[in-house]
Amino acid sequence: MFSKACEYGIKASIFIAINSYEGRRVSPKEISKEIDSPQAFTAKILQDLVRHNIINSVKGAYGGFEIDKDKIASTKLSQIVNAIDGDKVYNHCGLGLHTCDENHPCPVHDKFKTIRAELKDMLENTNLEELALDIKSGLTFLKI
Amino acid sequence: MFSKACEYGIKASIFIAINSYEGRRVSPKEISKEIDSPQAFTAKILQDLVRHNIINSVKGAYGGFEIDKDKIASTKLSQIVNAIDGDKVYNHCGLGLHTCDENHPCPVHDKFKTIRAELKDMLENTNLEELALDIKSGLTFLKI
DNA sequence: CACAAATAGGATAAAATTATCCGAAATAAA
DNA sequence: TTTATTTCGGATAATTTTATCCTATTTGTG
Ligand code: FES
Ligand code: FES
Repeated sequence: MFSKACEYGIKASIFIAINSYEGRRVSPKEISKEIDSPQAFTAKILQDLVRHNIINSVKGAYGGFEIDKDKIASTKLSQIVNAIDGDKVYNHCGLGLHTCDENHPCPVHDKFKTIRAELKDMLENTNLEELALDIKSGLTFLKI
Repeated sequence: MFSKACEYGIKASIFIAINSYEGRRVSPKEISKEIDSPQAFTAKILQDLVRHNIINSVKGAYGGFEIDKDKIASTKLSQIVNAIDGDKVYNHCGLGLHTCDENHPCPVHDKFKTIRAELKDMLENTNLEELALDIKSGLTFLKI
């Protein structure tokens, strides 16, 4: 469904959010340990998220990655997915036709678009805050 | 969502179904032309579908690929997807945890499983016959 | 039987994704 | 200002997916 890069990006963002609530910046090393991902690869993805203005980075001693506290609740899953995987999850034809077009539909278009729309809806209506809170309260997990 | 191989496999199966209704066998060359896919790669996928008993192949002169007419309506999309991409569409955790487990859920588990279940349901309740009929009546298309 | 027409299957190649490594640049503290 | 720490960014490598090519095998027909 999502690329590995996107999976790592989502999990990293959640972990950063949790720590930002406590005013703590985190490093790629901590993050990759906590979400069980390759460190250098994760660092690349973090750079990408910084460029897309989803997280902040602070260089130098006592630096690390963080998210503005008041931005956590308004950051949608869709923004992260879009930053890393682009818009293909939303727009790509299920059978790979060049464009998903209502006037030139592939055989699964009608059935597929419903599911794709629900996925889109889900991603656009899920924010980092709720995901972070569930982790904090031990309801959900970031690894294994 | 699906791999290229799976997309090709689905489109090829539909095209084979259409022709099987007319008692015509088709070659990888015809198929790849009709679904706009690389010929040799498509041939590999066809072999895979044969091994999974989804289509039949007949070697030698006047040979080609076909599907038993009375099997078309009972062949589900899920069988094709399962043959080529395996069961990951149904079982894989949205964030890549080793197993999708109700007792050890990832942050998006609850929201994700609903969508995944609908996808599964869609694939299990869509058969080759309906897809082939829509193509025949010009309602849907296999390429561009 | 010999030949032509097809699929089967192994060996490679190309491209995309995932992953690693290392030096440069920035920054805070001593 | 020097040093330690940390992100940034380019180069490279490994793996997986996608794609091609060539030969073997099967099978119907003359
Ligand atoms: S045309 Fe294929 S999903 Fe819309
Ligand atoms: S645990 Fe991630 S989707 Fe179920």
